[in-house]
Amino acid sequence: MGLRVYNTLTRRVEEFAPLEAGHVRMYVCGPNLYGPSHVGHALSYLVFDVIRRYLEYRGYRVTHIQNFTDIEDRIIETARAQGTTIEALAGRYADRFLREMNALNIRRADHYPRATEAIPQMLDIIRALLARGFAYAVDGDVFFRVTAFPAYGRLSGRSLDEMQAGSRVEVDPRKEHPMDFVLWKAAKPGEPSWDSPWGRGRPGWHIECSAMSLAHLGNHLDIHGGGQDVVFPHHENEIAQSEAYTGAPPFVRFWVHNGLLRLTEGPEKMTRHLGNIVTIEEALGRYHPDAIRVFVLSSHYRSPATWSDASLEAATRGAERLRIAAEHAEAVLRSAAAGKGETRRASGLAPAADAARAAFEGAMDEDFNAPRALAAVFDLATALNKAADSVTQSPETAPATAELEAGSRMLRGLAGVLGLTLTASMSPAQQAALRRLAEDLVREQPGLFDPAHPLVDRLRAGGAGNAVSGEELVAFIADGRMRARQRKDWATGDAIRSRLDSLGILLEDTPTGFTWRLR
RNA sequence: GGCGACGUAGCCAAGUGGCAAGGCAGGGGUCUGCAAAACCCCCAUCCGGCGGUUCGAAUCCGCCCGUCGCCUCCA
Repeated sequence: MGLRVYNTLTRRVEEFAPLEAGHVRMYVCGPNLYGPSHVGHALSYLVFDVIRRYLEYRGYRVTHIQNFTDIEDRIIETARAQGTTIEALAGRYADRFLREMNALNIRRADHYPRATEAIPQMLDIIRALLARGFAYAVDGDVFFRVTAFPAYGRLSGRSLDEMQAGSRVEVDPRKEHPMDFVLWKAAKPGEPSWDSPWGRGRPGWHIECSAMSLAHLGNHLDIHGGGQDVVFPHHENEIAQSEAYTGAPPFVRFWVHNGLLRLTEGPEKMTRHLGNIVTIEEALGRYHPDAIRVFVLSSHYRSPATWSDASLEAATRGAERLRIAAEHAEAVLRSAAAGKGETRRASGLAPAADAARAAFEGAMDEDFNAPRALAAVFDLATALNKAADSVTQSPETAPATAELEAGSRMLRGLAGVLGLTLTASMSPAQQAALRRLAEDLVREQPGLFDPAHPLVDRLRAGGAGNAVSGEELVAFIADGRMRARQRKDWATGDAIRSRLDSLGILLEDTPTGFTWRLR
């Protein structure tokens, strides 16, 4: 059974196969660089990141192109309002965008072409469209003639007649048809502009994506993605321009659109225009990237989702559960107990891991059903926890070491296809606070620590600096705490645990010692 | 007004006509000095409402109620 993908163009789930065997050409609408991106954008990029990761998991080579819109009305307005240039403004937000993509563990596209670097290709397309009667020039503006393109409206499922009836904006009287759209805009005084056969001007709103996708991916893309809100007019216009230009339909074989995100407060979709946004920066300040991802993957990519603290907190707990399962199994593997598992009979973990992989692939094959795939990962986490527990608690059903290892690898592997890191890292602030705590403890309760430990003197002198890792510090402190607990000095032990907890470090006692993790 | 989605447990949410995944929260238990985590058990005779088709419907059809998207820049 192969991969099936919903195609907006046909409104059906279809068998997926790229035009060129083994190679998927994918273009995803990127950011307009006039301001910060919000979590609605993040949702879209996360969705296509997972699609890309799964395609690669299935063995496809993926060429992933994402555009940067760096010339557009609001960029001009914003740059003017801030007293800067469009280059500086767009550059600043492009850098920020890439940093945020990294933080969200979204893999880099192969290339991020910028609109202003594709002006020559745009001019080529516009010239060709004029020559073939698909466009007309008026006073330095160039319009696309929708009546010359019979398939216009097919993607969004509307006819030109319907669209005229519903038209709510005043129509430029120079247009032949109300739905004709601008390919090239004559320059206004003080605006950035480029030379063209029709005078100085700048590109219209839709031409950049046609120019850049055709330039980087050729005349036929396998997948073109974006939010459902850009189906019309943006993608409809892209089809018209591109196919009229190449004369070789289809421009795109699979149109893939994600559902939109809204905020709990006020039911409308999140959009920079309405101002009801949570920026990616704010989201990352509050939630772990894995939590944001679990939230996004918890509902199907074509359904609308609602951003709420309750949902994000639930996702945080879910992401933690997966991370703990992986870390727990790995801790057991590192401990002495696992070594004895070599010859034990099969525990049921291996079949559970196989079942999880099969369920995962079955789900993702069916139009990237990530919620179901995620459910398979959760089931595997449960099986893995059970197996890891049995190593110390009921050895008669414990898995062999190799089996436990394969199980935890499978968990990380499948989670990784969804882009989950299953890691938590200590922030520099946490690390500094941890060092202060260690210094305080060495001074307050020297008896807790082994005087021979190399850290003791350095901490007492306050000179441990940054050379000591957070992991070493936690191990050092936890070791001191263990000494107190061995003396049944529960009060001291609990106090240290609670001080670590307030730094976001959770100590957990186990029959064989302790484990710790970041909250 | 036109076109298109969606309404499933306290919350989020999957569900391809054949006895309702998963996560969070909650209750009980095991483990434990305590805590945490983990594990086990429980938690929708029911899928917005009313009809219809069918041996059988959350899944198909009709009507109604409600919510949202697009029709304008928008992931």
